[in-house]
Amino acid sequence: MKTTPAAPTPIRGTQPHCQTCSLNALCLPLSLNDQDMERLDDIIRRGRPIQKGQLLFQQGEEFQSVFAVRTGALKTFTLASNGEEQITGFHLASELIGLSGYDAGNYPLTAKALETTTVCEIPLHQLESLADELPDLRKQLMRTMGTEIRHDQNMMLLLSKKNAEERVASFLLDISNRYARRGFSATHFRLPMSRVDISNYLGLAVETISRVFTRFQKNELIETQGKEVIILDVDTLYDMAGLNANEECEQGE
Amino acid sequence: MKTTPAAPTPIRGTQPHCQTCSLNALCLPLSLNDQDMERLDDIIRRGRPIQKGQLLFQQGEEFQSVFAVRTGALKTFTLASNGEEQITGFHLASELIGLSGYDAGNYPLTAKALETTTVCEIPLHQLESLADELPDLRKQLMRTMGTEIRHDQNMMLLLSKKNAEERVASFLLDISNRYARRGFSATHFRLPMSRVDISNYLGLAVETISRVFTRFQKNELIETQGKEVIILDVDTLYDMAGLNANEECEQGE
DNA sequence: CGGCTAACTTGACATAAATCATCCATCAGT
DNA sequence: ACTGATGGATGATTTATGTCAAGTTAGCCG
Repeated sequence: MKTTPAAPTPIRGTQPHCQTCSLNALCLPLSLNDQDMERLDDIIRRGRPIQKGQLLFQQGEEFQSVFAVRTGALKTFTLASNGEEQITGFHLASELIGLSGYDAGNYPLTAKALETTTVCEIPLHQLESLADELPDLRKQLMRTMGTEIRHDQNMMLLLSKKNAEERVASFLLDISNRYARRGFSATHFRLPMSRVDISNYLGLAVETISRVFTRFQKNELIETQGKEVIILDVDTLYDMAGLNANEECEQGE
Repeated sequence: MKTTPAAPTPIRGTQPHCQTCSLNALCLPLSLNDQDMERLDDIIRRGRPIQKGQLLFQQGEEFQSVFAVRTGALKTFTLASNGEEQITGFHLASELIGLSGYDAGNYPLTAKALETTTVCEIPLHQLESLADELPDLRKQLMRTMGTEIRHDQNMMLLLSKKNAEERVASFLLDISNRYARRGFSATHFRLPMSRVDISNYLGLAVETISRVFTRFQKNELIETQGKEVIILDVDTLYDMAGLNANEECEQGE
C-alpha cells in the first residue's frame, strides 16, 4: 500500500543491459541498432525490485519517468472521484507504462505491483532529448502509444457490447497470447492478478467471474486451480470471445 | 454510406491556412512558431467537404493520412467481428483523427461524417519527416495521443462503473465543455449525433437514452428539443456525473 | 401539401448480472 | 498443526437496463 521504498536489495549478479536483455525484441529498443540501443541503455535506471502491493507511481504525482517491466507484473488503474478504481490494464514483462501521462504534468493513473516486480526506469527528460536525435526511437514511442489506444478502444468495445462469458473468454485469450509472445506456454499459465482485479478490469462482479470460470470448466474449455489456468479448447474460446483466431486480440503491447 | 467522393465543390472565398485559421490555438499547430506553422501548412491538403454519412476512411484501409476537423463533426467506430459497431469517439472542429492507427499499416477504425464536414488532410509521410525536424510538432503529436489515451481510459471507467444517468450526464458535460472551449455556448447547443449514436457510444440502449433525457427534463436539469439541448443545472449535472466541476471531464482533445 | 420514412418516445415485460449471504479453500504466521 | 485472514465459490433474490411493441414527431421529397 505504501510508496515507501523497500529496503535496499542488491541486484544479484551483473547489472542487466538492453543489449543482453532477452526482452529487447519486444521492448522499447525494438527497432534500434546497437549503437542507438547503447545510448538508450545509458539513460535507463534499474532500481531495486518493488514488492507485491507497492506503488510504482501514483495518480497525481509529477510525471517524471516511464517504466518498462523487466520481471513480474503490475496493474494500472484510475480513481474516479467517488473513490472507485477502474483497472485500465495489466502489464507483463517488456511492456511500457506511463506514456499515457505524456502531455499532462502528472500521472493520470496509479501503477501497483501484483507480485515482486523489477522495472527499468526511463527519465522523461532524457528520453525526450534522445528521441529528438533518434527518429527510430521516436517512432517506437508513437507506435507504443498507438497500440495503447487500440487496446483501450478494444476494451471500450468489450465493456459496452460483450456479455460476461465473452469478456472472460477475451481476457483469457489476451493473457494467453501475451505469454505466448514472451516464449511461455499459451495454454498453461498462472494469472498474476486476483479474481477481484479481473472483475474490476472486465466491468463485472467478482461472483460473475467465479461463475463463468466454473461454467468454462464444466464445458471443458479450461481447467483452473486457483490462479493456475490451463486452456483446453482455444477454438471454442475464440468463438465465444467473438474473435477470429487470427484476429488481433492481444490488448496490451 | 458510400465512399464515393462528392461532386467537386469549389471552396468559397480564399483557401484557408493554418496561420489564419481560428482553430490554430486548439489544433496541431498549437505550439508552433510562425515559420514552423507555415511549413506544416504547406503539407496540408484541404479537400472538398464530405457529406453526412460519407466515410473519411474505413477500417482496414491503408493508413496514409491523419485528419483535422475544420468544420462539422464525425464519429469514429470499430467493427467487432460479429459486425457490431462500437463508437469510440465524436470529433468536433480542431480535433485530430487517425493517430490511433499510427503503428499499424491500416486504419483500425472507420470515420463517418455526422453532418457536412470539412477536414484538413495531413499525409503521414510528410508529417513524419516534418516531425523529425520540428521537436515541437513531435511533442504536440505525442500530447494528442496521450490525450486520446486518457479519454479512452475515462470511457473505460464510464462503461464499467457508471450507471445510465451518470453516463448521460458525463456525456452532456463533455460535449458542453468542448463547445465552450471553441467559443460556443456551454449551455445551449445542438448535438450533431443521433440518439442511436449516443446510446452506442455510452453502451446503453436507445430507449434508455430517451428515458434519461426525459427524466433529466422532468427534474429541470436540461431542456431538449430534438437535437437541441439547453443545460439548466450544470452543478447537479456534475454531481450526477460523479465529477467535480473543475475535474477533467473533456474527453476528446 | 401530403405522405413516407427515419428518428424519437413511451410503456409492459424479460433477463443478465449485481447483491446479499454463506460457505469453503488456501496460505501465512505462531 | 491450529488459527485467522484473505481469496474464491455458490445459491437465493433483486434490480437496472435491455427487449419488444406500439405510438408519436419531425424532416424530406415528390
